[in-house]
Amino acid sequence: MPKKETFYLTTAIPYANASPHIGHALEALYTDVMARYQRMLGKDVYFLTGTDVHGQKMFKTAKESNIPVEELAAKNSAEFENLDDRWNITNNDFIRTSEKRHEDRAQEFWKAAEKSGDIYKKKYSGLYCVGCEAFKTEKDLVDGKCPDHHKEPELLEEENYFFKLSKYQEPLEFLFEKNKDFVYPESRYNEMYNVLKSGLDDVSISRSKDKLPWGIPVPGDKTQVMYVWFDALTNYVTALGYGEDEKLLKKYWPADAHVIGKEINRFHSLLWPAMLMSAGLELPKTIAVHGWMTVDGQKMSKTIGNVIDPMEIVTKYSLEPVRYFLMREIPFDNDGDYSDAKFKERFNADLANGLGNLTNRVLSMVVKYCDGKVPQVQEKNDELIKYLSDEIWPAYRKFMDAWRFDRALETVSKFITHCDQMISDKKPWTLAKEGKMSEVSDLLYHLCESLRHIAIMIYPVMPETSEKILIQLGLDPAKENAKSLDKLQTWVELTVGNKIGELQPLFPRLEK
RNA sequence: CGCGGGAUAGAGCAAUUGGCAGCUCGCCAGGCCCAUAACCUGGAGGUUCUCGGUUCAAGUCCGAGUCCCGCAACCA
Repeated sequence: MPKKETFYLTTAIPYANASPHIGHALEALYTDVMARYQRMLGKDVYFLTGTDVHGQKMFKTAKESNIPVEELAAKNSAEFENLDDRWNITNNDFIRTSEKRHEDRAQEFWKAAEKSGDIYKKKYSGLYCVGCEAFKTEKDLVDGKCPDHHKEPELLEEENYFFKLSKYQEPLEFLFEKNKDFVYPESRYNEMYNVLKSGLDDVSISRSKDKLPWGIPVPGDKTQVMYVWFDALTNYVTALGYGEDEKLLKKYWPADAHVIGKEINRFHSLLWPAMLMSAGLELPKTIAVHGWMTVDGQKMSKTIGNVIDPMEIVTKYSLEPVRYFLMREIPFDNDGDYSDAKFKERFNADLANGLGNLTNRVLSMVVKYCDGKVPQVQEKNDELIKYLSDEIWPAYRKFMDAWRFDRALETVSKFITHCDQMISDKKPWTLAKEGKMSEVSDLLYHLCESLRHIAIMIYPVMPETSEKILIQLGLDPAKENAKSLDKLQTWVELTVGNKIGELQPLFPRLEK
């Protein structure tokens, strides 16, 4: 038996400075949908997520709330883990950067880069704002003062370690020229390629420990800790055992996709590959950059007070419709908007009137006209089969492969409409009155089989709804899920005579 | 003149190499009675941001301008 193809994908590790908001859930969700889809394709998927807990802001927040920073890190990370559970995210591992396994291995990574001659010490002088506890550039200042603290920063000199990013200018250019898919979508690729072409400077990758005691110690230098990005990025390999027990690393690395938000594209598309080259590791295949969510057309912010709590929203509307809405409405390669009105509109149109109603409509007729059993088929409807196999499935898979889950779901809606049209067209209730029962059976068989296809297609986004539909069709979801997509998408998989499960509306309409 | 994306029906989006401007929601009118007042059919609604150019033909190509937005080392 050939070895299963692997697929390793990650989310960014969110900075656990505060509670998760819906943006974090969105990223986990995009990644989860891809993970589930890849599993359906029969691949051996490994899905990593976690939290980034080091750095100035965490340290400051802990100090302000008067709790040990380790405790804050653990507490906030637990919230992110709860979020993943609640949202039915199928990650295989959850890494926190303050775990020993990560700290040890991140230090190994540092040593590897050092061994390549890419780390050197340099005096750095800059304008330091005591209020921010950070260096500022001239551009950050307003009238020579820090805009947040209205104080003039002081000129401070500090000796830090630097990473020779500039050394990788050419290899990175080569990478971008050779691999146009390295950053997806294209607009983000172009953005980064332009930054790259304008020339890369070496970057500071450590901070003095006096200023920041909360971080991973630089190997061999007790006075310095690693800069958060150098620390955080390595999580993608430390979680696989880099530098210690590399069984998973050998199996799954390089990553097939790092799923990230647009704001951290530079780190992933430029710094990270350079770091990997330095450490002698292979490069990830794709950096998949998603957009942001706005709420009622506005950027989410605490000041405006429109931040959506991902735990609250799934309590209010239940999980699967929320997963559906986000995947249908927020295109991966762009920003998308959330509003209660839009949610209800989508819910009623696509889920209640579309999917839910069709399921109920078909199965009620099976109960009414066919004794509640999947009927015998006399004559196959080649037109429908052709439509499904030549148009719907190829479109669906093309969109899923390209992270365009919105378009994939649109394709499903199109097929649902097609089924509704078929019912209106053939009028099974009239056929039944005329006693043409074999025609009724043929039609209902095809509709049941169509429902099965729909259930398969929605699985990555709405796994529980998918199972409910399969159960109502009298199928065993566990058995179905064990099959590969190539098998599942072929026609005529239903067992004739299968007793259909108990009918229950999937998505009762929402009021206004 | 830092780099890049965009402006299309009330809203959100589509339009392979230029070739009758489409889809979803909403709205209006019919139909149907299997279904969750659901579903199906038809209709109204557009100076495709502005001005100029190329062409038999421009949403699409070229030039100028207006307005939004993204990126520019730590907001998913």
